[in-house]
Amino acid sequence: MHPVVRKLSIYATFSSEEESALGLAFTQTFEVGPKTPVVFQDDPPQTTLFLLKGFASRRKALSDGRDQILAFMIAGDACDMGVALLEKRDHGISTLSTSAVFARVSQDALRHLADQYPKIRDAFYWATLMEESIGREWIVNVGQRHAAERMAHLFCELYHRLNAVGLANGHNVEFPVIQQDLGAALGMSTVHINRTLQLLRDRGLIAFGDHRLTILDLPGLERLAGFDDTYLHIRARYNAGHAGSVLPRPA
Amino acid sequence: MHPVVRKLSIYATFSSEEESALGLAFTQTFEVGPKTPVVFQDDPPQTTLFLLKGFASRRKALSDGRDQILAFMIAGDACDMGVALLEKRDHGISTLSTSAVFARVSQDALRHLADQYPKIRDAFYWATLMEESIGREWIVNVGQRHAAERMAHLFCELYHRLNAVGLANGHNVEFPVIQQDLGAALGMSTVHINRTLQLLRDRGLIAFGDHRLTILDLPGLERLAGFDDTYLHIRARYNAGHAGSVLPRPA
DNA sequence: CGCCCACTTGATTAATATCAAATACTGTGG
DNA sequence: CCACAGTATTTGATATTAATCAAGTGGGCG
Repeated sequence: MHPVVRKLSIYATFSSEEESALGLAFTQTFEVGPKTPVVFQDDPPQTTLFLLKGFASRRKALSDGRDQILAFMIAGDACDMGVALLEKRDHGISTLSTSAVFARVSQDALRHLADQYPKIRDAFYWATLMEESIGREWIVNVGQRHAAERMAHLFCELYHRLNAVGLANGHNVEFPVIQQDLGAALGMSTVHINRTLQLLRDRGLIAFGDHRLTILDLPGLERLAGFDDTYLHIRARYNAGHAGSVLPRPA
Repeated sequence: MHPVVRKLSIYATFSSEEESALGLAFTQTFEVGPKTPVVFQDDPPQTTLFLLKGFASRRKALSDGRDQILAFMIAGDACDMGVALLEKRDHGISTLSTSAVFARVSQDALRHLADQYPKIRDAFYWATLMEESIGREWIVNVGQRHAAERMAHLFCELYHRLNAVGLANGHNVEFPVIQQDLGAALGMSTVHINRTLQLLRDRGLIAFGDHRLTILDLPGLERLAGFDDTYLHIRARYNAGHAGSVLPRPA
């Protein structure tokens, strides 16, 4: 199944017509090497990127070199839904330590999809809501949780997200993130990341390395993190009688 | 001018017809006392709240009592645009130490507004993009900046947002936030908030207290915070030939 | 007056950053 | 296949930041 369909299927069940319409929209693809910023400046703002394969990070750099990862993106995620309305990008997107494949979709194609298939429109909207919700949880994470909880929480999130789109191989997931990236995501120094990783490993909760993450004790990890998957809205499901988007759409 | 119109006018200039249509939508109002959670459970999900007067906070509590403020809302802000599509709320909204006035708007009224006035639809969408952008900056704030920078950055943000909707009285703004709230917003203990406040005061950057914040040295505060107002998108402006929302809308 | 709440202060402790160096690991050219 | 360069990881020692604990001040108000 196409990664975008698989992702949106968390929310809604699509007809084969809808599925193929979605699949057709994501034909113009390109690959980006490891640790490479995905450049936007040249792109017309009428274009939106979707990540089809691999991983990417949304990030914001401060002028003095510090930088913060704002989100990890996995296959099926949209990269910049919405930014087109704003005149200036306020953050960037880069691949992690492996290469990734993106699709470029024109504004027109998206609009066409949404006009023809309200369910798809709602699914896109659901996806942005989910992303916002994850962002809120990240604020809680860096604001309130200490090192081990924070890292455990990130791992739980990633595992559940990947699992929801069928990218978890048992409790083992691809996760091409180096310790420096973890630091940038969790707001911790690399040294402290290293020591916290050891703590989680010593407790038999995870194995991490070689671009992979293995959850050895999911309940234990979730307990440590205080993890509650409500915010991922993975169980939200479209149904015919649903109230629909708040951002109003035509009847 | 109606607070919602004033807020959306940052983005677009409205005709008097559009203005009155907006004004008419926000007639069902109610007041909420200080430090009160704005209860949603009873509300049908077809309803959306707008903050018309005063301040509010979006917040998420952990089971052990820690809680994190995710955003401050000011007059004109929408409270839960979008949450209706999800089956479960993942956070709450409360007033701060003063009371606030909200308007309840039905899903139908919003849809009607947007159908009839595409500019209003885009403006709503712009507002949610702005909110997301602010959320991203909060992640950077708690993740990367240390105490004084972090607090200074929050004050800069609030000042610019309030100023943009005409709620800054010179460099003096209403800000009914007690030190405990600052701690919950910035992820710091109350004691440390107190000491950091003293530092900013001693440097002659701000005055804070009695539900008000005065910026005594804006350039100095912005320099300390490393503040760059791009992310507020306060200068984004609608114009006829604009590409429009990425979330597709009817032609 | 006396209580509650916010704020303030001081002392101590805990968490995390920083600095510096050593040890793996990876891919490359010879 | 090896040597090497460049990264990534690990470790130890120390410094700094912020949390915690505990106690006091001060104002508003029944």
